[in-house]
Amino acid sequence: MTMTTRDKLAWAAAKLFQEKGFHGVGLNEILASAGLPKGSLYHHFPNGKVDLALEAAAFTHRETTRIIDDAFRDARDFPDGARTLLHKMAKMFEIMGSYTGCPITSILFAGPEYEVFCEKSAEYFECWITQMTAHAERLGCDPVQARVEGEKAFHTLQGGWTLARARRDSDVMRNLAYQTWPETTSVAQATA
Amino acid sequence: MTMTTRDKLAWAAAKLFQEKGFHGVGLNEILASAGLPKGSLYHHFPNGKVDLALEAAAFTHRETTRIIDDAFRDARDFPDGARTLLHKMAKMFEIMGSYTGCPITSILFAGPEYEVFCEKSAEYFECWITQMTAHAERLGCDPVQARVEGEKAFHTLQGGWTLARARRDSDVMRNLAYQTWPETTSVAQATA
DNA sequence: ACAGGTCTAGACCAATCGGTCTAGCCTGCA
DNA sequence: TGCAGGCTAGACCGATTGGTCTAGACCTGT
Repeated sequence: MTMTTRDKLAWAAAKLFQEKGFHGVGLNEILASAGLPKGSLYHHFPNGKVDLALEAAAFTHRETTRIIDDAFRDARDFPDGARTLLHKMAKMFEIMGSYTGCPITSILFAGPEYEVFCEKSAEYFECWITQMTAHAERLGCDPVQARVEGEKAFHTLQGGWTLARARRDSDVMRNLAYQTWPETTSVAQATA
Repeated sequence: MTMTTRDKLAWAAAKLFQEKGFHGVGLNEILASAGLPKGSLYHHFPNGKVDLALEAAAFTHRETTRIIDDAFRDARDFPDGARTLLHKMAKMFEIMGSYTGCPITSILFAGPEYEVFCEKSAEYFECWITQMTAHAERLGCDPVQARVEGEKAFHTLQGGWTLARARRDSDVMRNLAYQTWPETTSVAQATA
């Protein structure tokens, strides 16, 4: 565990922002959680809280893209990969704590004054959808249907995470996986 | 327009909380928006900001249940009602302004310190799902499938709203309606 | 041994936060 | 006409906010 000071700050910020949102966490709380003084923060993130939030969001975005690829890499078909993805997310939800929100929305939905946040969130979401669309195509969907499947997976993930958070129960996401993409013996269910 | 002072406060608070979240809005900003002094707030809401947020959430919850019933009342079948609902939500999203988040999550996801918020959000979500499930049953779904349809509608709504907010484009929700519940000439697509 | 840059440490600042409190307006009743 | 209570109005409070600034620890190349 040889995390750099910069990563320690981004990690602590990500964890706290996901629980309470951008405005809900003070710099002092982040600093205390990371065990670092204020001077370090403004050395690594000259623009302060905004820079820190952007780095925290980028951090969790990279992790999410990794999880998506992991879930679909060895999938039989798109529904199989989507089910795996929701299970992985349920696990992540448990590890992070049941008050945790979607990394991106929790950090980057801070209001109209923060336009750069809004742009970034749209960029990250598009990135996830594109990524899942590519997996759908690779796994046999025709291009038009693949995009629809990619978007459906995104919405299911967002909606499931939100409900899981309110109920504080990761099983919401697991059940949702089988409801949305029922297991069948057929191989062609992705485009059915 | 003979809104009571209490309703003026709840309405102004709801609008601002939806944009910036519970922690993102100060009391002074709400008061300025409502055109009222601080004394009025603490007269009508003795517990201050928390009471105000709960009332704002209850306010938008009541409105949402009304919209749901409106959408399904004259529907041919569940998919028809769900499509109508997403169109109504898209309209509402435009009226409120494209930075607006889901009323409940924006107001009530304020972190672990506010347990009462978390409980309320779970209650409201469950209420919506139950309500949509009832409509699904009424419109011909068998009970088990009806619950699945109700949950699916909820997740689609949440996910769609989130993406619409990031993109600042209400059409996301409209397109999603037809992707998730394609129009067919068949009457039995609800359980297909 | 010393110089120079990188980074840590935390005191300090004005502004804003949620919340309290008192003064007085305004209305209904006697 | 006077009084009582619901409500408005806003000054004021300590605590906390994001952000700035200086002092010095530490490391590296010469």
